[in-house]
Amino acid sequence: MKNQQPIEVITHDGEGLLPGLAIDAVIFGFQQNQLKILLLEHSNTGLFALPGGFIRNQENLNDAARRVLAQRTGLQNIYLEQFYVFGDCSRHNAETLRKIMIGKGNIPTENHWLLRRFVSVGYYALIDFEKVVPVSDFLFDNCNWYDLENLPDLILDHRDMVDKALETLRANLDSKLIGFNLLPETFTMADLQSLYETILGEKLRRTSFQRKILSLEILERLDKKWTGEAHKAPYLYKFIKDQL
Amino acid sequence: MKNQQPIEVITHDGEGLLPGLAIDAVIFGFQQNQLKILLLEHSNTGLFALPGGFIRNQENLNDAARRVLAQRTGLQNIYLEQFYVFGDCSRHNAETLRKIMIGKGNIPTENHWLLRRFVSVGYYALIDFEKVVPVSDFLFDNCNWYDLENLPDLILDHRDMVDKALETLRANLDSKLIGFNLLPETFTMADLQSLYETILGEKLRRTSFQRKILSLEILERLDKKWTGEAHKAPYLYKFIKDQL
DNA sequence: TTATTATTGTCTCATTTTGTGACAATAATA
DNA sequence: TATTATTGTCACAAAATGAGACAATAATAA
Repeated sequence: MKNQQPIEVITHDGEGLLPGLAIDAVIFGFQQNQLKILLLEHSNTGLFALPGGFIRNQENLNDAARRVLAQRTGLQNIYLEQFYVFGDCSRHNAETLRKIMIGKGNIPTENHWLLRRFVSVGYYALIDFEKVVPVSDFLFDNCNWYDLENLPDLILDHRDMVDKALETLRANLDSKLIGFNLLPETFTMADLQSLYETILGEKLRRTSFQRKILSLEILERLDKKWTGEAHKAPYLYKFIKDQL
Repeated sequence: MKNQQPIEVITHDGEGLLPGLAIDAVIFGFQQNQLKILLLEHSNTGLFALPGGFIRNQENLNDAARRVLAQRTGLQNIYLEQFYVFGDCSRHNAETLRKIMIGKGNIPTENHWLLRRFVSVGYYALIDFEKVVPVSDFLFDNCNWYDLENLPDLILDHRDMVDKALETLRANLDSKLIGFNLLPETFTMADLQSLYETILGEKLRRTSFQRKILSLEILERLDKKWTGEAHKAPYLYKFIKDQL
């Protein structure tokens, strides 16, 4: 865990923050051929939610998203992008927020600012799983990785957020070449293919995939990877960043 | 002009609206092989802006965008999509807003709600140019079409919004087959090709384009179009909507 | 009427890209 | 030293795309 920053405790009355506007982040990781996302389990409630936060009065929206991301992952300079704004009235559910606050030991007033309607800007982030130790906070909210294929029920419209984020990731995978953000510095062609297959939800042909990726000329071939397994050792590759 | 709705005059103090959150719309039309967008010229200021509005307390965000669109075009059931949220602090410029309000005959108080920072959700719309008569409002703001290639200076970050909307339109043109929304009910293959060329900013090969579009099997061929010109008459086509 | 001109719809063939399998080159194990 | 599993690359087939040819018009000019 690097650059950990203190997690704010919400005890104020919303002053210093933009009212009615929030950020929620779908943070993707990839491990053992599975997509994972970071979820927060709010203390004493059993309620699962996406990591989120609010925007400070003097803060750029995108910076606020980076701040939320850094709080939960300890990482800076992460691939992060808006994907949708969730603004239906039906996403407003004061009761859920009340439970969460009570779980943290706060008794909200009837008209507490957190219980009002929020519009939330959805961001998705792609990170190297190995670099992150999820950061839980003072109030013992648990922040952990969950298999995308096996998520618990999420509060409000957070499940819609996850689905829409994945849809956006799929649509952008080829055109923006963002998949590499989910892998370590070096990886084998098989790693990359497995990542693509998992995100796209379909099998790809090994030779075509290899030919296509290599033809993009965005990879640098490094040494071979000695796995100790009984077959030819694959090359390791590195993404050439300055191609973007 | 159909279904015209009254344009609201902003005389209230922001009550009934979500604070700090706005909508701006990049409304595209296509005429004479040129992309056009709808701009508002605020009365007595010479300031040009994208049509925009605010979200009511009990209104879905996307519905608010539809309402703004209907106000300016008189049209319902239009292709409309979010493309980005503009949330930098630097987009805040009280002086510009003050000028606009003064132009309408209002002297804003020092701390008027309209002079505060706003985060704005950008939407882009694609409409059939021929169906629209832009709606100017009570205060004589002029709403008119402008050539995308020849826009006047726009207030705040509205020029960035236009650029980003066009970028999104380009990226979605092939994958979402949305171009047809910019054409009338019936059109020739040359019309469609011209539209694609204008949006993408590059010439396309006639025969390849025709082959590709026809192979999608999303067009119904109708009668020929008798233009009175000295050459073979082209077929008219209609988009088969239920393909999407 | 007949040639001329411009544009359209379609076809053909060349070129490029992609699908599919073959195969030699390993790296460990039996 | 043979066996097994996987890798990197090649070869060929199939599909998609580029590029031009050409006949079929719809008006106009001769």
